[in-house]
Amino acid sequence: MAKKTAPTIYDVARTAGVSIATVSRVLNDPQKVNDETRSSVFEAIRQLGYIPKAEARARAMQQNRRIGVITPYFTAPSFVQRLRGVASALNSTSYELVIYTVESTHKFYRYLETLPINHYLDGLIILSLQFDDLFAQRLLEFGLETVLVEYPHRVLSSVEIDDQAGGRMAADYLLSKGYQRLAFLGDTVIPEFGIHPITLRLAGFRQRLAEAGHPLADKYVHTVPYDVDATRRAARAILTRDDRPDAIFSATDLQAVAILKVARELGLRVPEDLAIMGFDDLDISEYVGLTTVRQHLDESGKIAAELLLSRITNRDRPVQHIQLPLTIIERDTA
Amino acid sequence: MAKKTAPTIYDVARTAGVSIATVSRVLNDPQKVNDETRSSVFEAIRQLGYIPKAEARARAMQQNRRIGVITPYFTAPSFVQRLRGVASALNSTSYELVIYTVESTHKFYRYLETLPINHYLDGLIILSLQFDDLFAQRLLEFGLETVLVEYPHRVLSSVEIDDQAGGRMAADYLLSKGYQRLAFLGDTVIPEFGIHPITLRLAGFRQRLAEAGHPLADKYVHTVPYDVDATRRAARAILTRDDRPDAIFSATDLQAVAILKVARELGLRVPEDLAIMGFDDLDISEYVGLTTVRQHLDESGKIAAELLLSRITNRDRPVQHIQLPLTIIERDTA
DNA sequence: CACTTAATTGAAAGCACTTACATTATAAAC
DNA sequence: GTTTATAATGTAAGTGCTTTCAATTAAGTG
Repeated sequence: MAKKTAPTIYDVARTAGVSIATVSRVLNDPQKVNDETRSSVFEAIRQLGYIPKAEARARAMQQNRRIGVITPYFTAPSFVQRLRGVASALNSTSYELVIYTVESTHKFYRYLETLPINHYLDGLIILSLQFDDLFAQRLLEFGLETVLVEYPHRVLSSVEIDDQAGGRMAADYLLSKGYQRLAFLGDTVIPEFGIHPITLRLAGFRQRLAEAGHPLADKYVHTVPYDVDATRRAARAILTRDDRPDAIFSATDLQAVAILKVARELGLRVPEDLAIMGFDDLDISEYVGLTTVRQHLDESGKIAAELLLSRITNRDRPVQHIQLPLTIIERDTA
Repeated sequence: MAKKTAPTIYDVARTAGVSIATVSRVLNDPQKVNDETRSSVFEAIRQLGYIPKAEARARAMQQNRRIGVITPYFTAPSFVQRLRGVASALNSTSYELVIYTVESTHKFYRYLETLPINHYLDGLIILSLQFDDLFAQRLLEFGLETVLVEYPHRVLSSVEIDDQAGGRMAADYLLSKGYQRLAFLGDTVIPEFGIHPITLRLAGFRQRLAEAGHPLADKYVHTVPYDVDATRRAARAILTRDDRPDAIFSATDLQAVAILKVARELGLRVPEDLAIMGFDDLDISEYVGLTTVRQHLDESGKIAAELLLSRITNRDRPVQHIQLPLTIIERDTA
């Protein structure tokens, strides 16, 4: 009762009548100790008001068992699916997942500055954000293992896809199905911090069409803001023109779904009157039967996490740049 | 360039040609050591980029505040939207977001046991998971501020909705639109750890129909597993019967979308031949134009986080049970 | 009933430092 | 020149915790 100093794990062990090892186990992996013992330890902890000392713990722990993910403010399903992949890879391990959402360059840079120094992450995954060389250098210097997704950098490991190839695949597919008047729809917003793969998808699409002797007419290239309403309005405009396209490649599944809805409202048969093709293969896409270019988002997150873990446990694994394959998923809309 | 391991005080001692005690003294009480020695130690420190690791970690842990979210293995969009709400509330603060995904009771209980004691977290949000009274007690005892979402408990704050009322609202709405043969579709899986609001939604739906003199026939109540294929197969079976319903209330938007697709494939006009109504109001629902009962998922996460923060900063705020309103969102399918 | 196998547990060896104590060298005092 | 403070440093014993490993016991298994 008259204890001046804060109770330690030893005190807990003594009053519970077990060894400190057991107390430690109760604190970190309760299932490893017998029910009875556990509850008596809990009782002792409660009785003494024991609080483990962070510093000692940090010292004894070789690792932090925490990995962080920096992601643009996650509103888009594609980020969510990537995160899901990361979470699933971490699930079988004892790593915690810390999420840093970024909604401004300022905040992103602040993370990039402090995280490597803080030393309380074992690894970092950065989703779809691009940054200065300087920061890459810093991450390296301070030894914070990092894996990039969707934005490659020489000195850091990354998981990416070939957006341009994806555009080409879409073109090939639509051409092979015999469509004549192909259109493209993508979003405009290039956030100050994010990256914009849409441009690349368009480039690939355009290139292949040109090669096939079906150059993409400028009037068939549409860029509109990402939101539902804008997309719908644009779709309506496109689809009510006299020379409306007979196939639309949307740089994003979400927008493709919006287009699909408008097409239905206009009484167009899909894919007979209008083919619609997306990019990503989100969860929804399966539900609505969208034909799309799959980039396997879940997988990208999972692989990024696995790559990271392997580098953490084995520091001299080489930096890798993994290129994920794209697949055409043929469903009902094209 | 890349360090194998972070340098320790031993490394510094070795390269400076002194004992670790001296290095420690330089760090803690510099005037106790000779000028020359001191500067050579400093030199070694700079050269190795030495950072007292454990201490740094402990310090960082102390000043970085973090709140944790325990969520069932997040595959369902509804959890994601809730998380998004939490993240957005935390965004303006300096709190970090740590995510604990749960895919077994075992793991869940482990979190519940250790988190309150370890003092890593400043606050905890538990999404759609139910647990023993004992754990609630423990959370309380150890002073880990907690907010529950979708599973109320007397002693802990919570954010919830009235699922039964939601079922009633759906019934009222469909009846008011003049539909006659109403059906219900929900999922079966009651995971060992999760909770199952679907049952309540059905209860409310059934109750109101009975009250209105249109009792829900058993043959119109369908429970099928959550996945697309099973839902589709069920929908196809239901919609090809002679006495097919003219309206379906799906306990979940995701399943509603699947039903919608099947209806279209069968050439049914929606909502003329078949009305479809969902529950949740996911992002997708807007894209496909689904009429639904909105429970404002993002908002629930946001409110939970705000509630938590207010309790953290002001411990004597009372425990609150916030009931979120439900709204019918009328779109195109009913 | 002997023989694996699995579940519990404690002893003890770290972890990265701090600090009391001992040792050595140096300079001042006699 | 011996003695004695004094400063500078190293040795080694903690610090509070985690984790490996081996010992003990319980529970099947044929």
